[in-house]
Amino acid sequence: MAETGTRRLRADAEQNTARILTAAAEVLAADPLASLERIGEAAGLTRATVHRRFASRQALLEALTEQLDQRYLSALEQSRMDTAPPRPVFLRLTEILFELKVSHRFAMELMSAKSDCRSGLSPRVEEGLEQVFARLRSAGDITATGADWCRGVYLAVVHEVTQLPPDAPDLVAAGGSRAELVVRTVVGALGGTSQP
Amino acid sequence: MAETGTRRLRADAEQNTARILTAAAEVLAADPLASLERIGEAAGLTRATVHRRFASRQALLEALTEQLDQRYLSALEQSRMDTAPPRPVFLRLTEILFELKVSHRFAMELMSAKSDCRSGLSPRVEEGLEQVFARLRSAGDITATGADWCRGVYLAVVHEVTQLPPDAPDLVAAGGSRAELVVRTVVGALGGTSQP
DNA sequence: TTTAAGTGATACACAGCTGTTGCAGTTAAC
DNA sequence: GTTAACTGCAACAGCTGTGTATCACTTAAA
Repeated sequence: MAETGTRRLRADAEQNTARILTAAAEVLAADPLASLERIGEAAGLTRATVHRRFASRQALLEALTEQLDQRYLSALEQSRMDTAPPRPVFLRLTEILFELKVSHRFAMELMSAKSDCRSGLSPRVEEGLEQVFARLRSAGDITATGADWCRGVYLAVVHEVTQLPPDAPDLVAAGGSRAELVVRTVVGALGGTSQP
Repeated sequence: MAETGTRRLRADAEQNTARILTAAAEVLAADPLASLERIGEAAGLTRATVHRRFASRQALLEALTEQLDQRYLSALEQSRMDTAPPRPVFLRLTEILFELKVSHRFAMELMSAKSDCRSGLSPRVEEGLEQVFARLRSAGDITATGADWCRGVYLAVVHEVTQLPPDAPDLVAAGGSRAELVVRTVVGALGGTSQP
């Protein structure tokens, strides 16, 4: 949403918008209230440049959530929900999320006020997640029925697992795989058995 | 921590500090960045008065967390961990938390930066929680071993359940008891069975 | 190589929150 | 009933972050 009406951006400018988005994701994940100054610094640019690429802080946040949304969607597509059995799909989806190093929490915290849907995710992503849980339920992996509830528990567990140090005993017990720990925990939490 | 070195406060002043703390808990739960102006307004007082009772925003937050800590501790004591079997203890503890209408999340978010322990809770409360989970583990209710992991999942689930509307299907399925849903979910998440 | 686009640096206005002070009016405490 | 404490109101200074504008310099693009 940076600039889509006027002319084409110069190559370096476009590269800088990407830099800013990357830096913003990183910095805001650590501190959701970080100033544009710090974000620009992390991107190796000046605050003025940040303002040139994004009209306002608001605009930057929107672009960031849009990018996040795209990644969620791509993860949902890559996990091939329609063909594979649900639990491996769920695991694969979670693995992709961790590979993308997506830190969602800052979005949840800040976007909830102005976003129309309360999760901070786009309706399409919510819908995709809902399908995953619906398939898990059909397969008997979980018993929980509420879409909001399933999604909320899932995101919360992802967040907790992200906080975990690499040598945490429960993480080691899951073979060192954060995604595996997430799946076990969420499936258990939502009324299934933690054994596959 | 309001004023403990000088003289005794006048009755109305002391009452106002309590009002401020109550209002702060309520307002900050909804918006962790709310200004002292709004907090004072919610307490029916002026911002100046807020500053008279608490030297700084920092001091107010500290007093608030201390109060929160006291309530956690009292809940831990009331749940009689030593005598009763662990799962009812866990349920009772959670019930007390909900009765107290404690909204912990804002503390987690804001205190983590300056607090020495990463959970934002005092060491004594952390220790008490750890004991609860240790007893649950001994009784075979859960299999998870990490104290941080158990506590993190517990607080996250409590937060999620708090967000749930009263008519959420999964809440109804738990008999309408938020505490019951928390216990089922946490026990399941941490490697136990959701059936008592 | 020429040109237009982009950046860095700097300065400025503006808004919101914090913390402090002074004063007049009210209220608890003795 | 008197006194000391407390509050409301208002004003002030200070800080931080945002958003805008200008100018000289650098760089991609034709």
